Amino acid sequence: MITLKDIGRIAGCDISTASRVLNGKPCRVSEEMRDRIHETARQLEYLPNRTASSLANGNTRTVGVLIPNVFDGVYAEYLERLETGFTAAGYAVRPFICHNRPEKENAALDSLLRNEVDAMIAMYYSFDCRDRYERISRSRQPLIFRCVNEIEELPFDTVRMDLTEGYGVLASHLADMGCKRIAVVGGSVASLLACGGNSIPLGYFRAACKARGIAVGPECGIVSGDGQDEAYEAVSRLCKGKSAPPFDGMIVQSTNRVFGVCKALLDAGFRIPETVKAATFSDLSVCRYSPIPVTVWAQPVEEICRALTEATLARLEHPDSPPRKMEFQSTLIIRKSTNPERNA
Amino acid sequence: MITLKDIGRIAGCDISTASRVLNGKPCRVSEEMRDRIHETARQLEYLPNRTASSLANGNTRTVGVLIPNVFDGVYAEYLERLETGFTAAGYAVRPFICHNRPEKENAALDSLLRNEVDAMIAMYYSFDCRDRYERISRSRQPLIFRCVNEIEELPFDTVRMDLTEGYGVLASHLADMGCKRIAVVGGSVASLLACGGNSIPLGYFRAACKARGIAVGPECGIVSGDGQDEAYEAVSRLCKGKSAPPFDGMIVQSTNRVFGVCKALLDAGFRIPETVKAATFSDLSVCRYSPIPVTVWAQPVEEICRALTEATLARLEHPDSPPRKMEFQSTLIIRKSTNPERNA
DNA sequence: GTGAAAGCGCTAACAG
DNA sequence: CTGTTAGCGCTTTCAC
Repeated sequence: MITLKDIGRIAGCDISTASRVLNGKPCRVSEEMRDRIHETARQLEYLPNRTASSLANGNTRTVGVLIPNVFDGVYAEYLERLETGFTAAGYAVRPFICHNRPEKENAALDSLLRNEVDAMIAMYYSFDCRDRYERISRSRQPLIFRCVNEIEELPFDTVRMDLTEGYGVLASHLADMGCKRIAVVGGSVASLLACGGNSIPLGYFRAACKARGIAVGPECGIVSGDGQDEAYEAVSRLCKGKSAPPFDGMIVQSTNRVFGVCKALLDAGFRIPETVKAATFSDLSVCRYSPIPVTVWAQPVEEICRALTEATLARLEHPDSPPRKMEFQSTLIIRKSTNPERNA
Repeated sequence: MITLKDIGRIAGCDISTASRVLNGKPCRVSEEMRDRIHETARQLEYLPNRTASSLANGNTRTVGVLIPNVFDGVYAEYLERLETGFTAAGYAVRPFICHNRPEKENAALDSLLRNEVDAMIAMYYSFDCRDRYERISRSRQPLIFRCVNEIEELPFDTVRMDLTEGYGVLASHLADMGCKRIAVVGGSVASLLACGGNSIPLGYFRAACKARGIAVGPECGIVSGDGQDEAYEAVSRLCKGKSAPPFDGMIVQSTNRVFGVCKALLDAGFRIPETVKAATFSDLSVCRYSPIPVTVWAQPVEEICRALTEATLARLEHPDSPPRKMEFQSTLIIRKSTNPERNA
């Protein structure tokens, strides 16, 4: 490995001079010296050791993105957009894929605490990691939240979106389209429903159903793992041997499950949208381009990313400004999977 | 930030003792000392600064993954599987999303050269970055290639897969299913075809077509950007005003385009698979669960990831062992998009 | 203009 | 058993 020492030795100057020149520091160095340094750096193919510079100057010009997975297309999209935005601002992005596992989330947060990244954007968070979040809030390091519920009292910048409201909007829409029995397919939300529990999204769901006179019971929660295969299995099991579908409206928690759900219904001999209707969250391109395009509660990914990027950069610039709270609205995009009249 | 100095001061010992204890170094330290150190570390919520340890001991326990994007589901899958494998082995994974941009690829490779990661797995590479690859080969740092063509003379561990052969296999399959005019929709491959050029995948494609008596001309290359929207546009443009499809077989370069292609055909009034058949690469779950399941040339992602992980760990352990060359076979999975008799 | 020197936080060889 | 010391490669004052 070529170090500053090498280039100093060869160019015939001190390493501090070499450092100054190569970092373009505003100081008066003779033309010849400067050229000589640049030249030998070029010849030796010198690459500064970032670990060492990070240690010396206490920053990394890297922002972390804490994300549950990239297998769900919407997170892939978030990640790529953030990448683009931060690259433009001279920051690298370092994804931390946490798979909903608290120990990984903790590890990611530790990276911030250890100054491995200058800031962290949390695209989700779990309650189990509260300690770390509080600690980060005490340490006053830049943490920016994308959140779906009110993030309680933590003094972070937050970009809030109305995902949970979507359960109400989609339920109302399905009811408007004539559905009488609506199920929720997914993980956490569905399993709370199945066991008679409550939560913010379920509150919206139940209120919407109640307003339209639709009964909601634990059987409306269809629990499945995150993936088309698991969703297919879960719904197939439910349809087995039935001549009519057990539900005529399905709210599916993620794009990662919606095609499994639809295929299970089709394979069971039911028709979408005539007999059963299905809707989901996040407007991924597959939802638009599937042979049966899917109705979605669409979060404005691009704007959210802009807000996240901007908030992060602002926080980095002004560590002591008061926390910003931003909100974003989703839109209902109606497609064929819930409306026979749509061609798309 | 709490440092070793703090814990040494409070526990009443030298920082080196604290370092030894906290790293579980095999050395004889008195029980009380050890306990005191652990205790104060716990109380102060000490987190070692990884930048500093990396600098001091010259490794990061991190492996980089150079990847074109995560928006294409197959790369998302690669990334998540590698994540899992390396986490189990005690290594962190750091994705470098390069968007097919040489400057980003160079930056990723520089991270290896600068020892920001202990090893790098290149999921693809571009010719423009040859310099860096040669330099890495000289520096003898661990770089593992996943490649689709013979990687020339560079002495790296390689995991080769037969993606290019897929163009031949899919063409033969489409011909067997009765196709007479086969198009290739995509980026590089399609545009070379469109301008009459040649390449390894095109070689396979042309040979297969020739063997079945199918004519191939520049019009068979349908160029589109990476995404369903672009693919939809490109194919729609081609179909506009036509009562019969211009092609009866489509080989689509990526899952990221195949739904756009299919929807364009459907919207133009053509039927899949009756009038036009379509096939692609990578067996993503959306291909299985789309209302019209898609025929694919399926790379064995799981095995490849296992091989990549293992090769990387082996290389890290034995930096001087001779380079390993591994090969993996894909399989043709025939589904409804090319075969009317399939239900899936 | 340029060099000497201290220091970022941690590790590891060497003493004692 | 534990402390002293010398780095890792770079940045940044402060002198000359």
